[in-house]
Amino acid sequence: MKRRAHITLDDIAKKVKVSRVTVSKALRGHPDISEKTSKLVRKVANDLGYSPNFIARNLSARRSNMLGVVVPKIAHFFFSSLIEAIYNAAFEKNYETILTVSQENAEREKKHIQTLVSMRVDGIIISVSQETEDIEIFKWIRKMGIPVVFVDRMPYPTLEGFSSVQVDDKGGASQVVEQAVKAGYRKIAMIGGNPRVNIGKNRQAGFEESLKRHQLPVKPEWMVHGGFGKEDGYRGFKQLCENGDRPEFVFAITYPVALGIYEAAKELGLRIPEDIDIICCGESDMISFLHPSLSCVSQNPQELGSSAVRTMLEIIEHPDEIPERHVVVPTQLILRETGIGRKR
Amino acid sequence: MKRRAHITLDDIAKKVKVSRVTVSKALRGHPDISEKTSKLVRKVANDLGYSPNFIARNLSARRSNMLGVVVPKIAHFFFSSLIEAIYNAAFEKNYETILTVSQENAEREKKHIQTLVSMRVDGIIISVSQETEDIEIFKWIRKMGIPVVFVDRMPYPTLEGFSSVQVDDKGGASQVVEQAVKAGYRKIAMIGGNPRVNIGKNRQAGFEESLKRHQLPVKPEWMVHGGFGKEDGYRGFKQLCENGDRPEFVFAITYPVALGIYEAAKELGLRIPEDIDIICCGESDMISFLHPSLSCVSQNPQELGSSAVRTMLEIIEHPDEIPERHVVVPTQLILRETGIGRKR
DNA sequence: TTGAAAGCGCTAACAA
DNA sequence: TTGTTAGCGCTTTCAA
Repeated sequence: MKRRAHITLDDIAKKVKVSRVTVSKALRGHPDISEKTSKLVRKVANDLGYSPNFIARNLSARRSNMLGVVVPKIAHFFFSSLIEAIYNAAFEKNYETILTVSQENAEREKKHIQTLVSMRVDGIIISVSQETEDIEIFKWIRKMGIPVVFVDRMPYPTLEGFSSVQVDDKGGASQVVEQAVKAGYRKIAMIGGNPRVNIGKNRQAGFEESLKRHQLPVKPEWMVHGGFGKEDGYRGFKQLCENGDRPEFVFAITYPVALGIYEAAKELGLRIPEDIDIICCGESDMISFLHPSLSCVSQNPQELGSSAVRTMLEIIEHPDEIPERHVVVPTQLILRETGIGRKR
Repeated sequence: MKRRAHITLDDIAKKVKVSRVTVSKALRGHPDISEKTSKLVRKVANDLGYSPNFIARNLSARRSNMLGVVVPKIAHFFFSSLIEAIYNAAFEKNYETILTVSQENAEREKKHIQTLVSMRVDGIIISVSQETEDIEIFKWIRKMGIPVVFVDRMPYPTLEGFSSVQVDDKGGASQVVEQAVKAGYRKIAMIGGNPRVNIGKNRQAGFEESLKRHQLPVKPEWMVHGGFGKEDGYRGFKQLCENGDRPEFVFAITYPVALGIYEAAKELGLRIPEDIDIICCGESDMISFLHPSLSCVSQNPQELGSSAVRTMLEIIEHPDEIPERHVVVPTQLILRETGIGRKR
């Protein structure tokens, strides 16, 4: 005879000589049950090494207390900080976080979303991949009755009726240009990501608006598109330097892009900040150890993460009151050794 | 009347005019069902927007296809790489990964483990927190019939009967000392973490053995203990310098510890590598951007992660054949601008 | 090749 | 305060 691997409510019930329901209630602290019975039940449960079966509980209760999360990458300071913040905020509210990673791949992202829906998570927090174009999947999630909150990256064009928590990218980009102008530069370029993704689009918009405000040229050669990775920065900067007219200052759309620029500049024998100055979007634990230490616009991933969870829980708890919610988290310019102007 | 939120097998069955069982089998590609029925069922399921309920499936099948993971931190290159590798390996084998983060807190770690057991994951891969001392919880997991694989960090003294996938820390530390000796140093120190955790213990052992082999002094003042973080490196290095006799070379037990040393050295006006040379354990995407770029012993987190998953799946699939398994992944010395000796 | 019956472990509604 | 009844949605026998 095979012994059952796990202790169940029935095992406890038999021992205490009450019904399964009484045990269930006692263990969950339901006010129905008398102090005396409760105590006894808890004691026996403990002695038996009982571990509640969440699978069964979830099936019966039709809620999982799980939040699904989809991010494009993990090994990247911004995302790992964001994830950590989400985990902490969810943990505090007694939610389990189910993390999935799309690896910037739309196909995989879709598959992960389907899995999360199949797991019947109570909500999905998602930061879309660079590739994501198909919008149908998000509408499908909603049709399945699961709330969605986009964090940081969301598909463009904007989806009507979906909540979001975003960085004030436009404001951040403006801050960079303002600083560059203040530092005395007039030839200002941007190595930017994909303008189809919202962060690309917004940072570019803030960049261009600010330049215009200062009546500075918005040269198309100084507006390099690409991805958000180190290679993209490397390639973008080399491309920028191939044209004869090299800018004095470059705004890197992300921190990895800035790393790529550092690398390319080193190879080309250009000194930072003397030959080419730079500020980027995105903080990192390492950024102050660069040589020269890199100034940046911080995106506040902690605040983004906790805000995303807060928003999600409000939607879950008030399903018909709050149909849509948008939060914008402000950025902060952090000056180090770059972007502060040359000594002339 | 409240409409049911999700389509179920019954809904499909009704539409196709077969039984629920037939639908279940058809959808899972069971050979019982005829091609014709299968096709029809799949079509209807698709039209209806059916999403299988994993909760119900898991409850019934008594396996979850989920792997639980417990790590101490996320926002740290080693762990984020390790996690990414685990996710990728598990995804390939059709397993979902449930990640939890202990934040180096034993209490929280224990709670996460209980949650994972309650979720009835098929196995738990764990890298223990710095604080972890209580061994009972791991025995309990096993008693619950869930296999455990320790990755990188495991509790010390070693647990009998538990599988592990570890870095060859001792060999790595030896590599560092060998290199330091080769570079001409004889006054060699170590800023090391907690020797109660296996990585601390093993790296220290490799360090000391190597020194002895070269008949170099193992001075207790040159053997600073502490944690594994940046602050610990900072504090440790300052402490090291307070004594009159400053070493020529310091082995940093982790990459963050090295960062702390860089910071402290900068404050103290000491140049690296001229005044104090350094090599650390642990790679990072950023390490080559330090000034000077930091040599290190890489721990190969990708290989560690995929190896942990491989080991776990072998145990899951052969529950009685393989009681225990130990994998050691070799390290690799990567030389950059430090640890290569001074020009004299 | 198909389906009826039984059950996974738990909870909600309603009675007692 | 406690227990009975009836599922949650699925899978696994085993019989038709």
